[in-house]
Amino acid sequence: MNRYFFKQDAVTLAKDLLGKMLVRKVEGRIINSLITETEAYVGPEDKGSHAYNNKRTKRTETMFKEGGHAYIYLIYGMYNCLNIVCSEKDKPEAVLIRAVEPLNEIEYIRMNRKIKSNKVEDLTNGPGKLCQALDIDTSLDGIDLLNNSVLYIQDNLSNHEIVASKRINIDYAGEYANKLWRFYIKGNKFISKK
DNA sequence: ATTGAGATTGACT
DNA sequence: GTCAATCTCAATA
Repeated sequence: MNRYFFKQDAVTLAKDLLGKMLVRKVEGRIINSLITETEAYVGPEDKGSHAYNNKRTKRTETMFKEGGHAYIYLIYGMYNCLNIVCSEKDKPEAVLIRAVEPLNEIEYIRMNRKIKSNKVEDLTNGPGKLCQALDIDTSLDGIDLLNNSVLYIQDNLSNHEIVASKRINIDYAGEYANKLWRFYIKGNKFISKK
């Protein structure tokens, strides 16, 4: 992918990222997965966003980077979430990756996840789950997806229908809690919630 | 210095 | 359906 792709607005990019390949290299392995579910956080006016009102903190500073960087943060003290920063520098927009469909290295992923369920979709159908599965944590926060070899996005041909729905777990966001800014691939098993 | 809550998850009743 | 786990950081004092 090129820089222009990531400089789109968050809602457009959230839809365009569906079906794209997320590549993670770790411990000599190359793990390929398809992005199946995303959420858009659109900017300073979005009460659901960490950067609401242009709030700049040590954590949110990454959201103000130019499109194409990774914004990774720790939530609830135990899970990491992966976002793709988009738009221009100093415009805090990002797309949260909520679910992926792993294509290889399933046993490595299963080992990382340490869960009882043997349903393959339980391995990566949630933002915290996929970070644990792919060994993604805050040490990768702020990296440029266009200029490193351990985490990046590859173009991929995909025929799919997109479903739009309300974002998850942002009840505090007032009228922004009802925006249809969550997108997923219709019919895919790797979805966090129906 | 202390407190509170979070873009979640898995285990449990 | 309920709920605790666990930690960073912002808001308050």
